Amino acid sequence: MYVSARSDYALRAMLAVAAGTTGDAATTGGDRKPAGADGHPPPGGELVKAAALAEAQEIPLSFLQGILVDLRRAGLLLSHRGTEGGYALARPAEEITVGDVLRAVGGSLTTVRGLPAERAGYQGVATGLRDVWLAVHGAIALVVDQTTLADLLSAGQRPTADAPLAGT
Amino acid sequence: MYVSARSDYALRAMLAVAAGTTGDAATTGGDRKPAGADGHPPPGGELVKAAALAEAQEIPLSFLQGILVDLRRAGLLLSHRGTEGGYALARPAEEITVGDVLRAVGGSLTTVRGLPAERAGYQGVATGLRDVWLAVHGAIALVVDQTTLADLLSAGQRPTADAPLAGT
DNA sequence: CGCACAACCTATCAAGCTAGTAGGAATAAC
DNA sequence: GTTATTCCTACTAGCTTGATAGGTTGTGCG
Repeated sequence: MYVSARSDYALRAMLAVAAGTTGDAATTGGDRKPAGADGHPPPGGELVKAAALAEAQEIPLSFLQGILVDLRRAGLLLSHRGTEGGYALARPAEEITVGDVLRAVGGSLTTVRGLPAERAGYQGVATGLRDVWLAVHGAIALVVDQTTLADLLSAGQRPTADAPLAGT
Repeated sequence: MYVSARSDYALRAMLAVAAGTTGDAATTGGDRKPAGADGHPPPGGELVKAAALAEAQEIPLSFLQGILVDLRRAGLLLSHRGTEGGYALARPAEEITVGDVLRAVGGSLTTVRGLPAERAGYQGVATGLRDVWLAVHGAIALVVDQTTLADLLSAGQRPTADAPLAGT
């Protein structure tokens, strides 16, 4: 039961993009974005630069760039190049779940020895193990597929009251 | 969400030890163990050799030996050297859970970037992530701490009917 | 057009897990 | 006591993941 650094970074980056900017800009108004008076606002919202994400969440910038490419190819992020470029959510934060992000960077949600949990191929006395992994997979999916980025953002503002705990 | 080969092998080895011998010896009676008429039966049951475990579950023998050392140090296995040596369960199969085995070889049950889920140290907009990992941890613990080796052995004989599914 | 900026891509390096090999230490049988 | 068998403990190669550096392509502005 191991969550890779890639998955953790991807979720933190997505949350930072959803929040807009540096990370604790909830109170500090500051300057928003120039947004060029030309007339092409980004479809998903405001554009956040990769360097800002790396600094806000303390993620190695070059490693983060590879993760952002995966998120864009999965259809979760929109990117824009150039001087005022950056990243924005492809969908509202209410419609992006934690499971979407995990699957975008990790392939399958749960893997056993590198393979998806469904195809394990046990034999002899270990036949029952497959059901255990499937049960674990279901329990994890129940949590991550029902938690959206918007949920996490609102939970972060409050003093951590209603954690989406399933059993204990 | 990644189950390492070490954890998978450890569970399969424990199941093979619990079953007694090669793996599908439920029907084939064959020769049991000589057990030397000297008068010291193994406390946990019958002794199974590491080579038999490796062949029955197709685990690299040398890699398996390192796993068996961990299981012995964790107090889950008893070992005996010599001509008729081998491994046996330190407790009945009904009192050993899947979680016990996973913790013996993997340290903590769930880790995020190598650290236990409890101490993650998020900041800014990612504060809510900690609750997600704790919820996942709880969901996994609910499954693996309530499934014993005896449950898996009896489930393997039946045609896979009552999987211990928690939610879906 | 030329310059600066930022996303994008490819190659390179370090670290941990997986896997295999060789030798030492303990136990039972002869 | 000798020998065979087995557990036990290093040490040594691939391989995947984490992390890094440099170069390329697209964009806005003067």
